[in-house]
Amino acid sequence: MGNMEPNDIPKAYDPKEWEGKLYRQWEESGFFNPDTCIEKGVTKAGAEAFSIVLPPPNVTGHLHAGHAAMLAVEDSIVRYHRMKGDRTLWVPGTDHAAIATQSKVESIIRKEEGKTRHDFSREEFLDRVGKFAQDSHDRITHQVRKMGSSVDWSREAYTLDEKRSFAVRTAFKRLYDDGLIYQGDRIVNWDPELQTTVSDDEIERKEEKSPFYYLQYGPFVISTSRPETKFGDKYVVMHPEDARYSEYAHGQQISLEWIGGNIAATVIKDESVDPAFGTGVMTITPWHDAVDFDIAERHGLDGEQIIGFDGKLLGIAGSFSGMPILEARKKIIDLLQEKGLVVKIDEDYVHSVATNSRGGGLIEPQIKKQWFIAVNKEFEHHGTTTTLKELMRHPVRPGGEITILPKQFEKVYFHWIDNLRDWCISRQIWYGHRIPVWYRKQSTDNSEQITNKTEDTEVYCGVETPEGEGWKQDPDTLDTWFSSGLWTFSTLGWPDENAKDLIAYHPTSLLETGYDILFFWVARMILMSEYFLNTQPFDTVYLHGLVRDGQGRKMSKSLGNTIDPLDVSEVHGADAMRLSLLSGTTPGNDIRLSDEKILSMRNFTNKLWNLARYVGTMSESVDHSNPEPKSDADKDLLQKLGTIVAGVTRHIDRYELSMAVDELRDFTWGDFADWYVETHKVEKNDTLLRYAFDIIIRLWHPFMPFVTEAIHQTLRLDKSEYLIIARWPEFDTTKRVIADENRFALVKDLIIKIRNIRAIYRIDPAVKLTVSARGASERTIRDNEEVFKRLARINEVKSFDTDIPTHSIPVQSGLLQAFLHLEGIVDLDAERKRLGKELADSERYAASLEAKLGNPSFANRAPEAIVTQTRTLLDETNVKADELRGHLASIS
RNA sequence: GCACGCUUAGCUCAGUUGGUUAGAGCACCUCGUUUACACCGAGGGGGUCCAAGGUUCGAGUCCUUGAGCGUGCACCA
Repeated sequence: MGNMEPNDIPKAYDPKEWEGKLYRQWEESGFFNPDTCIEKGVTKAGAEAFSIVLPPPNVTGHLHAGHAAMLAVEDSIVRYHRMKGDRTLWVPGTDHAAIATQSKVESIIRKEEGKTRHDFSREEFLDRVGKFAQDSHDRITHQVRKMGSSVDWSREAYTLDEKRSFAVRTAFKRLYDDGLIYQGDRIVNWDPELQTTVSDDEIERKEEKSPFYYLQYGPFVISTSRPETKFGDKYVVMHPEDARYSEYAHGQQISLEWIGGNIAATVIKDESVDPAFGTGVMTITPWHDAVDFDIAERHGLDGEQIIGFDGKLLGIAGSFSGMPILEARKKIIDLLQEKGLVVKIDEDYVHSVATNSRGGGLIEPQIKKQWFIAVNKEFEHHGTTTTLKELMRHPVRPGGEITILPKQFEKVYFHWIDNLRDWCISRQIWYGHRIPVWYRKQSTDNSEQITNKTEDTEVYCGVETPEGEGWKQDPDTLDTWFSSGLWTFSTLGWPDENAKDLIAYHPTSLLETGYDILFFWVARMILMSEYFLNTQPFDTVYLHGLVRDGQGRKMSKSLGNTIDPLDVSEVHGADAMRLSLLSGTTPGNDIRLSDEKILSMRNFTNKLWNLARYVGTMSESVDHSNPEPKSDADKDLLQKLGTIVAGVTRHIDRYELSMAVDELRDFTWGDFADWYVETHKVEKNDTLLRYAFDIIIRLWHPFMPFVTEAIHQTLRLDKSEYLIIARWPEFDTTKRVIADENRFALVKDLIIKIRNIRAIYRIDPAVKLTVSARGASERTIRDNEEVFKRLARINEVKSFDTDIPTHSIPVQSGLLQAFLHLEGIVDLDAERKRLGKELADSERYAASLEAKLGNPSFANRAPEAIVTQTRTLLDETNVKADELRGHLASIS
């Protein structure tokens, strides 16, 4: 009698019935919080710590499949460590994503109300953004819960909340006081649409075809795709070694006719000019081009602003002033053509233009006074002289404190650092951390442009608003990555260096994020942590790939191929969604997600559920803590169980989640469901059945928390209140049995071969067959007789001595041999053919092994174990071939 | 241009430090309602591991070159 009636448990697992309820129970239990785990004795106070900070999703909308992948990986690892008994903390949070969020709200306001942010006061506008962010936050945290993430909500953080703001101001002030933050007029990426600077990393280059003009510039021909920037060009640059221009000397003045009339141009020789490009001569526009800016700096040249911050030409353009650049471009060419200065126009020129990847427009390089972090400046740091670049490089070096998975991203990381320029951290948007710098004019002049400070401007940088009259705060806000960079420790109580969490959980154990933000975020966290805490922010960086559709395309709204993790979870369950994102994926490689894959994982969820139904209804509720192996099948299962526990544990420890999941799935579906459950139907070892399933459920829990917890609440195989705090299986090696001579494997193989023969000869499943066996083979079969009969559909096992039964065909599995009685059923010709093919295969294989062994250099150089193995293999193959020959002879 | 990665069954991918006759899921073919599951079970077909060289007793795995694809960075006067 089972302990449950079949009707107690529904046939199909229904995630909707369970998921919401289970998550609520987990959350209310408090076990996501390591303090509760310690209090209730689930975790020892002195246990090893394992901590992750959740890469905070942007409050720009909702979670997509990439977030779901991140949550699946992190939650699996976190649940594993919690079950293992580690003090496990996973800190959740969201990111204000300054530019992205503000531009989103601006576009909504533009669309719905036809207004711009300048129709509001700063406070009114921030209020609107704040409301939007709050809505997004609520939606996102809801989604994080839906995915089953076991984050500690009591420690939730927001990059723009009061604690994080305090950390940001403290960090800014320290860098400022140490001279590593400076304000300077440098060339920056200006987005005229969003009216703000953006960092180099936020630029996305797009290929574009546009006319390329060759213009007569005195004795030279120069080329440009941007004639509208050429008004002020008065320096003409060429390579110093270029023989074509050796008659011109560096510094030489040349009088020539240009857009606005006659000008005096100065010749500059600089090695950055590529003689092979165009005519090898160019003019420079230092105000609107980063390379030109560098040349101008090298030679002490001046530059003039041609294009205003609104994207229109300035006074220097004379009659063109006030025109948007694209309109001006055409008219300037008309004028140059009238003057006869256009040499030729290449209409098919392809070059790349810079755009703001955060939803803005075409980037216009501009010289602007901005705040920068000096990455190449030397400073004293804990007794050594170093630079911020060096601090970023150091922990990632070979043998360093940080391991990046996959390893090849370390090279990409170093390459990025090598090319890094000073980091522009100020933005002209409103949503974000206001720069903690205040200005006060000594004189009475209260100019508009207070940031353009003169000698009599007093500057104050501090964590709090300064005392006294007349202070005005810098209107700019900080790059969102500045606050994100502090994330591993600002969430743990920093700048209080004695904060309990900071001491207990920093450096964090793992940072799991997409490879696309290695530079934006990972590098900056390393910088900040090394600088402020003199330690790495995390030990391991696990970079997951981009989630793509079944054909490998990026998911996008316009393609209509997005898969919403919430929709999938709603229909097929969060477990199926999670498993789809874990299986078949490796760090650094993109993840393909398709409906077929999700369905197959949904099927597996149901398989697990039905195993639970079987265990629940077909076995006695017994104390299964000490299972006794009674049969060959039992021993086989125990052995495999030991292997799978060790394997899954090892794979998770190495962050090989896909391997853990795939191997566990093969074991569960194949070894346990297809074989052990079938043998249990005749052997009925309830203790072992329940023991094994208990372990299987715990092994699955990190990956499929909902269905396993549902099964736990249904069957209660483990004594824990919730599976989340059940002990991670550690296979007791004393229970580990080495199955005798692999007997069950042979029986299994024999069964498969009999089934194969049945299929080949189309034997009706209703017809049961008879087999004969003798000697050791008979003993093995008799020991497994009931299982054998059931699974191979045999009605009788007969013994014989010398004479092989007539009308029978041999079935062979290693040394295990049986004769299948097939009187009147089998076409002997076909059987001869089948056996002949099998014999040919064996002979071919034996020959190749013999050749190998006959090769003296193999015998001499290969390790002994390999040679022995090969010899054994040859012997076995020869025995098999002999048997086959005998069988063939017997039916000839 | 520089760097990195990928190329294994029709499709999507595993394949750990080189070592049994290369695996899985999906798809495909045949059979099937046996007391967990048709979101199932049983059986099967299908691969010169991109190409050419090389190292080695032994290469899907290591080296060189090439091809195709992808990504990052730089340049684009």
